[in-house]
Amino acid sequence: MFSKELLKGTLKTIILRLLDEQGKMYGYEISQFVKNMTDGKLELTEGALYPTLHKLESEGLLKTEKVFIGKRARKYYSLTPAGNKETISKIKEFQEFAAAMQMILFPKANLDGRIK
Amino acid sequence: MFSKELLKGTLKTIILRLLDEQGKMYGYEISQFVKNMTDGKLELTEGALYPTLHKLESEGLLKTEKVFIGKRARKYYSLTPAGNKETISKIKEFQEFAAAMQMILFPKANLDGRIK
DNA sequence: CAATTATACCTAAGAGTTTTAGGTATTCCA
DNA sequence: TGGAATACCTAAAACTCTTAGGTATAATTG
Repeated sequence: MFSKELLKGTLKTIILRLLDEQGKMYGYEISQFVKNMTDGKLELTEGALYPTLHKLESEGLLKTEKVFIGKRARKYYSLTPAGNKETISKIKEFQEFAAAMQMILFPKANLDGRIK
Repeated sequence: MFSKELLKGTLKTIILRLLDEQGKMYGYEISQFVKNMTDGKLELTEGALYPTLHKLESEGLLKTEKVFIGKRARKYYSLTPAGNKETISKIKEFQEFAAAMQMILFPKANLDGRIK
């Protein structure tokens, strides 16, 4: 797995986008989903994930719903209308960032029309 | 300009790649270069840039050469052989990261073959 | 069936990177 | 001549994430 430094700043974007796609998810599910989807290349640590979920909720971007599976609680998160808006803006932001990085890292590719 | 959160972790990669491309550059030049190349979307703050240059030098990835323009000093940085290696690895790392992010943010694009 | 693994939540201290907010000095230009 | 641009630098604070715990239930496996 590559250095996690790069992950910084993308956690919120990832969470918002996944909830946008999947409708609702719980914390543990999100962490497993990302791990599986990227073949273990990208792992969200719980120490970062849970506090971020709480923060997004307190900011009004997420709402929660508690579900019990037997005696074990799951906390499902889903987007609020404000969360929907924020998702769009975060994704756009990431796209612009990625484009800027490509411009810096591969300047020639942007001149002669080569893809990648 | 977009939030700088995303920039975290990419500073070293940017510096190494620019020196790889341009041969040698000085700190102020790097900051202006990035700003111009990205139409101001991406700005490296000096408070982050200079300490990072010093760190890369102390790690043996960069070497310096002082040049005086009149009485004003410029400190040119360039890659050492170790810096060359590190550049390759950092770029690869970023590419993998960007690919993983695309997979998460745009899963359908990766299934039906659409580009972007 | 006891022990390990997986599920599922959480927090606090510390590490690491960047921003903010300064500082110094030279050169150019209006 | 005074402000903007050039060119370097640092220290404190802010912010995000990792590390390293903690609790508890359910499933698996030897």
